[in-house]
Amino acid sequence: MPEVVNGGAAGAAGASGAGASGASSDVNNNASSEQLGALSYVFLNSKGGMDGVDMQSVQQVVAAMSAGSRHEANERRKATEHAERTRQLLQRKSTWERDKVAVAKSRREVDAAVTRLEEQRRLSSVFCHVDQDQYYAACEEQERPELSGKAFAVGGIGMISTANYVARKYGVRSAMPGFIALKLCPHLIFVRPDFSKYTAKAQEVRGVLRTFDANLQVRGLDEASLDVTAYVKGRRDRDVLEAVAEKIRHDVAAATGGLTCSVGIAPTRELAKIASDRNKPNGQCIVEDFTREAVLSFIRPLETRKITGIGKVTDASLKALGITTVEDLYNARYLLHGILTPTASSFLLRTSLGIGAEDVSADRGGAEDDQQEHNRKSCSVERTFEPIGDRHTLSRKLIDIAFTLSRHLHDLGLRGHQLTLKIKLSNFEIRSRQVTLPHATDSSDDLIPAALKLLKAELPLSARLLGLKVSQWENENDTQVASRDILARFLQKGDEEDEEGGLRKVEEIVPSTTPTPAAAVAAKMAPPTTVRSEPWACIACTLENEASAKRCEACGALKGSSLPPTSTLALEKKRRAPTLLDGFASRLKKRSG
DNA sequence: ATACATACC
DNA sequence: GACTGGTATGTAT
Repeated sequence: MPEVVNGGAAGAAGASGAGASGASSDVNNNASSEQLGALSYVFLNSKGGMDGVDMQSVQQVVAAMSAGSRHEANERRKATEHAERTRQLLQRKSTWERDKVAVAKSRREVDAAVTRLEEQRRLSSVFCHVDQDQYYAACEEQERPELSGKAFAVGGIGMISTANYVARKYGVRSAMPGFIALKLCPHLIFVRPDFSKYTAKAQEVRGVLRTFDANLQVRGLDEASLDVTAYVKGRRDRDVLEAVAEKIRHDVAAATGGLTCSVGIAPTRELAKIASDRNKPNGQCIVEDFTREAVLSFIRPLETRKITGIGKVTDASLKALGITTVEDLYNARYLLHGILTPTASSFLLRTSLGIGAEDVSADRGGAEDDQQEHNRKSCSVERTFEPIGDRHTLSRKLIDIAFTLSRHLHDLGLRGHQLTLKIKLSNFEIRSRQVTLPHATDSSDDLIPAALKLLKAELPLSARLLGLKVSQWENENDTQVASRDILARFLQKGDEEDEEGGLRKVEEIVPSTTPTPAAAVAAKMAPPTTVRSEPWACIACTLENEASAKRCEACGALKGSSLPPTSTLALEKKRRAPTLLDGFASRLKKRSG
C-alpha cells in the first residue's frame, strides 16, 4: 500500500530533543559522521503510553549502550548515505524551483489531480480500526497475573517485541534491544514470546470482529480494519458511532477474558487507524463528522510520521524539505510532484487530502476486490546467530533454514519458482541473491543445493544472519492447485517420513550408524576399499560432489558422513549500493532530455 | 529479472 | 557483550 519517498536521514539535527526549530529548508548538513551525533532509532519515537517519558535521557542511554558497537557503526554508515541523498534531494529542489516551465507544468498537473481526487472522495463509508493494547504483553499477563503492575517485556536480551505500559514509562519500547531496555529499567522482567498463544487469542478477537464485518482485513496479530457501513446501516451520527466503538471494545474484552483494544472510526481505513491511536490504551476516537472539512481539520495538524507508510527515513527527507505536518505536505504538493516519483507524490497528495486508497479504485483493478483470503506472495525463514566466517558452519545453518522453509511451504501447500538468499554480514550490511529455479518447488532437495550455490558464490564472508525466501508460486491463477496439492501429499504421506523432521539439526539427520538410502546405494556401487571415480551426493546437504573430493565442497561433511567444520578467514567484500535518489536523478534526466 | 531499501507489526 | 522475524512493495538497473 504505502510508498517510499526515499531520501536522507539527514534530519541529524532533530535527533532527540527539541524538534527542528525554524527548520526552514536550510539544512546544510555536510554530515560528517561526528556531526551526525545522535542517531535516530525507531524506538526513540515516542509512542502510546510514553507521555511522561524523558526522551532526552532515554536517548542518552541508548547512545551510551550502542557506543562503539558494530551496529552503531552501521547506523552511522547509513546516516551518511541518507545525508548524501538528502543533499541531492535539496539540490533537485532548487533546480526545480528555478525551472519556471517545470513549475507551471507541475501546477497544472497537480491541480488536475486534486480535482480528480476530490471527485473520488467518498464520505459515505464507515471504517473502524481495532488495535489491541500492548498485545503480547496483555496475553502474557492474563496467564501470569503475578506480572500485573510490574514492568515486563515480551522478548529477550537481544530484542523486545512488546513492552507493557509499566515498562514504557521507563522508555522501554518494542523493537528495542533488551540489554538497552534493561539499562533503562533495571528490574525489567523478560517474558519469552509464545506465538501460538497470541495466534489463538487473535482468532478469538477476529471471531468477535467478524460479527461487525465478515470481510475484515487483518494486519498482524493485533490489528484489524473493518468496514462497518452495513453494520450501522449507513448511519453516521456521532452517538451511533460512539456506541459501535464501545460495543466492539466491550465484546472483545468479554470474549477474551479482558483483553483491551483501542478503536478508531473514520471515513477511510487510513484515518480510522490514526484515530485508533489517539486515545490508547482502551480508548476510542471517532473522527468528528463525515464531511470533507472535518476530515481535513483532523489530518492537517498531524505530523507526517503519523501517516502509515511514512517511516523514519521518509520523514527525515520530508523534514529536510521543511515538511513537518500534513498541512505542509499539501502546501508542498507542486514541489513534491516535481521532484519525486509519480507513485510517491500521488501517495502523498492523496494522503494530504485525507482520501482513502479504496476511493481511488483505479489502483486495485476493481474487479477482484474482496478476496476472502489474503494472498501471500512469499514465504521466508531467517535466523540470526553469532558472527560466523567458517563456510562449513554457514552451510549447515543454511541447510537448517532450508529444511524449516521447506516444511513451512509444505504446510501451506505452496511451491515457488524463486529462491532468495539473504545475508546480513557481521557489520550489519545486508546482501541478497536470487535464482529462478527450474521448476516450482517446496522440497529441501531442491532448495538446499540452490541455496548452497548462492552462498558459495559470496564466500568468503562473515555473517550474523542467513535467510531464505521462496516466491513466485506455481499456477498463480489457479486457486484449486493448493488444495489439490495438499491432497496429493496426503496420499503420498508414506514417502514423506524423511521430511517430517525438517526442523532437526543436520547432525541429527545424518546418524552415523544408519546410512541413508543414498549412502547405502553408494556403498554398494563403490566399496570403500576401491577408489572409484564416481561423483557422490553429500549425505548431509545432498550436493553432488566431484569423484575426487573427499569432503563435500559445500558443507564440508566427509564423504559418507558429516564432519566438524574447520575455520576460514572472514573477508567481507565491499560493494557499492545504488541509491534510490541516484535514480531520481536519472529519471529527471530522461524527462528533460 | 535481480538487488537493495523502506515500512509495518 | 548484546540490535529480531515475516511479508509487502517501491525503485533502479
